[in-house]
Amino acid sequence: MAERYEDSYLYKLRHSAAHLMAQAVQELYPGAKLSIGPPIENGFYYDIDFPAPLKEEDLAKIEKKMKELAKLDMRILRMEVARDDARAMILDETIPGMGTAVAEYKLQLLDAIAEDQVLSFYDQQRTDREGTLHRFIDLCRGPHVETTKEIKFFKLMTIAGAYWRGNVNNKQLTRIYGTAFETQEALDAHLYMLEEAKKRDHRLLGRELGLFMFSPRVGTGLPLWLPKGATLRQTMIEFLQQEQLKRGYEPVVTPHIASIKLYEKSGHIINYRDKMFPFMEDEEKETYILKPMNCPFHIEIYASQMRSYRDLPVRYAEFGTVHRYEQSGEVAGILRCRGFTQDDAHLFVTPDQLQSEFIGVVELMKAVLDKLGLTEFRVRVGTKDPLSDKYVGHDDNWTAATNAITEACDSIGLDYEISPGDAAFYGPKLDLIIKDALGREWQMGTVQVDYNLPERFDLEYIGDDGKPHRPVMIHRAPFGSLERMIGLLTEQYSGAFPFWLNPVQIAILPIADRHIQAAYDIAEALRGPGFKVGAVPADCAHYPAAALAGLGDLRYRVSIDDSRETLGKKIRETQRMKVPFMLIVGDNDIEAGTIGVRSREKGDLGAMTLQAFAAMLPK
RNA sequence: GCCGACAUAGCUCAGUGGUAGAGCAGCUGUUUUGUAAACAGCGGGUCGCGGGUUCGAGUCCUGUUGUCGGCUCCA
Repeated sequence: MAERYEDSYLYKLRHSAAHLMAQAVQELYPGAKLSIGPPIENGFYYDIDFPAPLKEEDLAKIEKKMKELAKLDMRILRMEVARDDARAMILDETIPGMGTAVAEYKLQLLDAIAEDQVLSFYDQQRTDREGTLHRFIDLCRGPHVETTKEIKFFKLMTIAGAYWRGNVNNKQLTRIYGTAFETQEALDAHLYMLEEAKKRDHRLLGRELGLFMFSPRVGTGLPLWLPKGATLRQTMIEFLQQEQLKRGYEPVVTPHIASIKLYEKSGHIINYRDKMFPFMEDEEKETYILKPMNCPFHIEIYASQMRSYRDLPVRYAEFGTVHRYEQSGEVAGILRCRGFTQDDAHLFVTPDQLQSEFIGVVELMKAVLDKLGLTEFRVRVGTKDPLSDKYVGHDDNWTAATNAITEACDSIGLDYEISPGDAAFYGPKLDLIIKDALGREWQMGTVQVDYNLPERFDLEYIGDDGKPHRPVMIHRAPFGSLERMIGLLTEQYSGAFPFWLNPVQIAILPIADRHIQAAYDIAEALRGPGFKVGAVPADCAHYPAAALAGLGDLRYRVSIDDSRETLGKKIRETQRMKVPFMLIVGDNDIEAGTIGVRSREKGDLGAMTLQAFAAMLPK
């Protein structure tokens, strides 16, 4: 069994590197107040309250100081102390880096440690050749490496603001991120990996592959979808629509704006206002809202007529475009934008149907993940934070909804973790979390159980007892949003989308101008009528009709490279665009009724007939 | 929104106070090509935007917008 990272030498090394950095900071910036400095997945950080703002160029200076200190070969000693002694030590003016002036955060940390916990400090010190004492003591659980001499291969990465204890209302401290490794090779490999990850960034690939763009004239976080990106979207939409039709969903379409009355009723105005675009007013002073969610519209449709228990479950699906005014610092390409399209649906079910419908939704999500080839994800069940008042609805409903989710997961054997505070304001939810190229986690698909909106809108169905009952709602989006899912898929595949999804599936490469007509003949056979035909030179031979026979009605997405370039150049460009298959057409092929096939992954596959090629294409 | 960084041609970047450059892309011409970049020529920039310092600003200062890395928040 693999050693846990938390138990590894590397973890200790990084923790000690964080201490070493703190010591360097203390010596360089007297008055800097330390707070916390843990190891993290790929390194470490330390949050520090600096007396003056820190610039990124200061990192080199701190790094240099760290190297000097490391060489002093300070032994790192653990000492366990009583609470009163700990307080005294933190306030001890005679110890470098301690004393009342800089004790603010350490005292708070001390107070937060439970009474029965052992309190420990780590102490490292040495007097250098000039007779100067270098000493650093930090309240810390440990463990650490034995001596600072072990800390050799490290790098300070970046500087960031971080709120004390993660609370926006607290002071923002300066966080320095760094990383450390056991060898120079491992450090170099890590830095190289980061460079490689940047090449998979969906923003870079999105531009190179012509999927989407942004324009400052359009606005922050508002993507423009280019033909290839839009084609990719439509392919995904068509796939999911088919899956949903099989499962009894019905399409609905709703507007982009609505009267504020709708959102007052839903609770969004109170609970979601800071995420909404500025309101609009018409001449009669009616206020309109640009919709941040689709649910209230679907609720109105449900409520528009009497519902019998025999009509339920009702499943309304819409690829609904919503707009949310994300803070400027948090928009990130199409992974986090201000206008995006959810693959949304709302299920109105009887309490008895909740469990099976929930399971049905989770199974749909699994089918979607499978089709998209996504295997690395975790499942989070977001529940109510008992300390927060941002939620609507009764506790009884919250408990019932949360139980429905966990029981459904248990019954189909889905591993999940509970995450208090990650619920929607109207109910608990199950989220799929996936990492991007840079290792950041994103919430993708989601399923949410909701007793509260049906209550707010007084939704009903007539039961078999002839009396009105309250339905339960399930909000669900298997992709989450098209934008985020496409951004993530772009990074997962480095832009080399699987055949069924790639906006261009087959590129036809005529070798010389006189082969262009044959290329169009082949394109039409593979793609069907309607292909946009460019200029064709005179005296251009057709592809032999016999070689096109028997292909059937094919509907592949095909492009032709009729540029006046060499074949090598065309191949290079097509490969760069990550097209799964290239068909090369020249004199030999027109003569023999073949095509030269080249695959994105396997290279040159040699000459074959179109029929043979069509037979080898993925389903 | 907050902390930090960046912004020069369509793209990637060079240019450390003294006449704005390269490669790729584009256009034109020649070449008509068999599995990852043919050759030559040409065009292209209010150096993100506004103020300031200076004899002189892409370069220094300042404000602002956009983007990037974090924090907080989320699909």
